[in-house]
Amino acid sequence: MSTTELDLAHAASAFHALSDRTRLELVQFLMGGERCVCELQEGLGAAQSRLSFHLKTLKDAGLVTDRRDGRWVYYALDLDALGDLASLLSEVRARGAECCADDGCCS
Amino acid sequence: MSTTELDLAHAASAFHALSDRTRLELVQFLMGGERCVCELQEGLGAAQSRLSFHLKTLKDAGLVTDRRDGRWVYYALDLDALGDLASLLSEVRARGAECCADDGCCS
DNA sequence: TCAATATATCAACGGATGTTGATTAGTCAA
DNA sequence: TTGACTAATCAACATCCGTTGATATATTGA
Repeated sequence: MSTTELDLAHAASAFHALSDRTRLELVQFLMGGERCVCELQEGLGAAQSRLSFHLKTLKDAGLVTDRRDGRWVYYALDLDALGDLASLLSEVRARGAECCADDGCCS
Repeated sequence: MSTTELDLAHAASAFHALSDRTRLELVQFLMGGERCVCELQEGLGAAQSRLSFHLKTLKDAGLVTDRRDGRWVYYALDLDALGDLASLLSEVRARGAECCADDGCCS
């Protein structure tokens, strides 16, 4: 599998993780820092198994990390992964813009 | 519907549009500038109705624009939309980082 | 007007995804 | 060790999504 293959598959899975409003709400909550599942559950008013499902999706995509402390599990944003994703989009935009500038490939 | 509701729904639909490898390949092609469907079709080796479906998804999400010229329809990246999405991710990352810094909400 | 070309739309299908309620696993306190 | 608590997993279900092949629409050139 080429690097591009990997990149595309990886990016697609990250974007998929962000393509659901419940998961975006989770990300919003986690912007305020690490939270245990019970706090997220209360904040979102969502059933426990539902939260668990969405947190697993975010975790599998590498966008959040988890850490057990006693009987609680704390989730937090993976800032590097979010940064990488932001960079990817910035680069797509930049390359698209470059192409359409004077002397670019579109002119 | 609140502004946040709109924003989340809008962002979710944009991320959904980017969550499929065929559509990411389309975005890659369009980084090189405006392309007609037939060029994309050849480039990706995908059936026509399949391309049309994915281009519609990207367009509905506001990530690409289309323009008819004669019997061809040209698609191009919407650079503003891509920039907005990149900014959104950057801000999520920045706010998450801010929170975990010295004197942040996590400390 | 007719035929050819480019693209969009549709119907049908299979597979993926999200929700719910129930069960299981892990951890702690009494 | 037992009971309470937190979280993950599972099964069942409905819905959504992507693919394919067929059909419809739009534009052009003959």
